[in-house]
Amino acid sequence: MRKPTIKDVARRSRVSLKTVSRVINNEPGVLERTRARVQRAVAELDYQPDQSARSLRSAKSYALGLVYDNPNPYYVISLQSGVLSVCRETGYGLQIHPCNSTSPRLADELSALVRNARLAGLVLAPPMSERRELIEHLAAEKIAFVRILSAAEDPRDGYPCVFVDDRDAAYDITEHLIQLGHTRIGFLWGGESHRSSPERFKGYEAALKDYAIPLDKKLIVPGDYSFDDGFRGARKLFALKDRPTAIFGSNDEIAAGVLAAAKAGGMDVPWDLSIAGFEDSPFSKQSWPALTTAKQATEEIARHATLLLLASLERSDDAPHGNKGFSPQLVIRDSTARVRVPPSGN
Amino acid sequence: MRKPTIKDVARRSRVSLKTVSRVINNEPGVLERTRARVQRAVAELDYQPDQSARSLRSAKSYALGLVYDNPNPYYVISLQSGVLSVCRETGYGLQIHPCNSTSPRLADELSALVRNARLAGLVLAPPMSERRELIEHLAAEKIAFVRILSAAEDPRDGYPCVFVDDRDAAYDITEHLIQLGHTRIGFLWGGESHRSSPERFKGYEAALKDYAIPLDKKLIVPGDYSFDDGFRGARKLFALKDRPTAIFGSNDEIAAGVLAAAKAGGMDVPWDLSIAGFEDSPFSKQSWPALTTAKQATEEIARHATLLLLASLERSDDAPHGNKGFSPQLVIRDSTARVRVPPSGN
DNA sequence: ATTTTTGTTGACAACGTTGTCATGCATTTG
DNA sequence: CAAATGCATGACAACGTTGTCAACAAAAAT
Repeated sequence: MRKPTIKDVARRSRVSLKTVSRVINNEPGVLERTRARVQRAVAELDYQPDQSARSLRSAKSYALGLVYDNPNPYYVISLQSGVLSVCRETGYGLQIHPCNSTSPRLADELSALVRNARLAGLVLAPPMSERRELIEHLAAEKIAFVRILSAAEDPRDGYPCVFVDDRDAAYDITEHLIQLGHTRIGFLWGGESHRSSPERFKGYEAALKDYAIPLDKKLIVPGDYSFDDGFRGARKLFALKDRPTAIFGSNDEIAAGVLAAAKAGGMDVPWDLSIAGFEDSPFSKQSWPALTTAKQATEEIARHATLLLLASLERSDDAPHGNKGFSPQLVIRDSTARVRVPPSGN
Repeated sequence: MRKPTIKDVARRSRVSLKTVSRVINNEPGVLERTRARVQRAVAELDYQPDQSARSLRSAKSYALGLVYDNPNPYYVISLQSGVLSVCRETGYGLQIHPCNSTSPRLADELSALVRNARLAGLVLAPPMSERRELIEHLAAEKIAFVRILSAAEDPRDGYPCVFVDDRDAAYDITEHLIQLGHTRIGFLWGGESHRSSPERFKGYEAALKDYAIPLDKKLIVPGDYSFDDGFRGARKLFALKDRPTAIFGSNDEIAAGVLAAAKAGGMDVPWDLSIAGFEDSPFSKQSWPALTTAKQATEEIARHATLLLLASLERSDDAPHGNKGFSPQLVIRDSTARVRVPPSGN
């Protein structure tokens, strides 16, 4: 009982190989009667076309690659499940490819991957999606891709992308804190290597400016998107003479670190300190108190990106269509509250 | 500048196609001189064999499938990275396949997946690895697989597996609580669908028995491996007349729920209540206080399982070799402490 | 009635690789 | 010295599919 081939289907439905091929590829020019007969045979034999043979012959392929370099499991899983959901619907396979975004050989690694595993295209998550020379290398090799990137607007650079307006959302978070009466708001940076990091900072900066709150450099701490940097950064801020009454961590993990530092320092959140994160990871719901944050619809974003990639695969005109922007939404939970001691000025 | 093929290599090194094939597959019976000449040509052309053609012709394949149904991103990511690390070393690709373990059509779905994407074999994570009829279906279809399962010892059922002794580790955790003076220890179950759940319960049960502590059914709450069930279960226990002084959640997520419930109820952990989890997810380090738990070396386990699968692929004798057991290790952090009010008896 | 067009189908080669078997040469054996 | 063996290599077919092009019938245009 070996695997049925197109030959078996052809024999059973009394047509040629080619006609079967036409039916399973939904090509036009087959009589409805014939099509139905073939489809019945396909169903009866439980025939499934062989991907290797298919892609060998047609030089097309039926697998996508998902390229990321992100230590955050929640983010990665959401990414995967968004891409996968589209793959399931369209019959594509998915190869995941975590990698090191700082590797100088990344461009070669990716083109080897695509050629070698015959991938139809790549979904590039940040920060790979932000490396200009990588993008151009891929484009030069005629490798199809779509980018997910952090930007306030469509870069209009001719390559397809889905962009997420982190700046806007960071503005909302900062504004939320300001409206609670906070004026000394600490900001903990994410990594240098992700463009989302400066974007979020810009949002923070802009909100302060709009509310005429002077930017105090001592309240701004560099660091990475990690719990430990959140912890350390918070400690640094706590040691200040004039402590912040609120801290905005560039992502939930940083915020979790701040939360831990606050508790270690005997503070009562949110009364002694308001804390906000970014991302809406499950962690933010499950910490105590639950974190105010910005909800990124990562799965939805990944879905859209994948759809976009597939669309660009179909049509060979290379003008990108359907680039789309997303805006994370403010989610107010229990880690932010009205400032307790209003600034002496009021 | 199209992709070089085996033909180009053959032409360049002045040998036949077949000899090149022999070289790239490391087959014996090629003169060292010839081999070197071919290898030089391969390097010069940057030739990479085409996987589609390879697997089409040889019916072998160069991709594995990872099958799981687990809502826990930390676990899944560790699993993936363990399997991937072996794939990288051996040149295999990886297709991930999250699925619904309760689907009745799962067996068909998996065999279709394997045939369709020409997978060389499957790594089955719990709970798929525990479904007897699924295992037998796959074996009957001659699909290679390896199981990761929760069991105290090698099942010796003729199919390859890596087993994790959850019972033993749960014993250790319970013992740790007992040695801190706790005698009323709540137990929150994980899901019905994972065998790890009863295994962990057995460990709890056995430790109580060994220390002659009567098992109080009111302290045992059913539920799933989720934060919400941890939260609800804890509330239920708190409502008891004779409250537990410690709670053992079947995984870290449950324990996180307990922690949240304790804080919501104004308790001070660990002084008012000791809490232990299971898994050593990053969450357990980052919560406040950090959770006492059992560290599962998931990545290492996945690595070993993959290696085992690959080994069983090489040799066709079907006696499984190298089945291996792992034992999670107790990790004591800050969420467990000596009981404050010793039982009246002492 | 004949030619052209349109629509449906099939024969055949090709994709890049590996398995089978044959070839030729050098070495050992009787 | 002839025959048998071993070793390195190559010719060729095959894997399952799709692209190209030709064949044919029916319908439409002349």
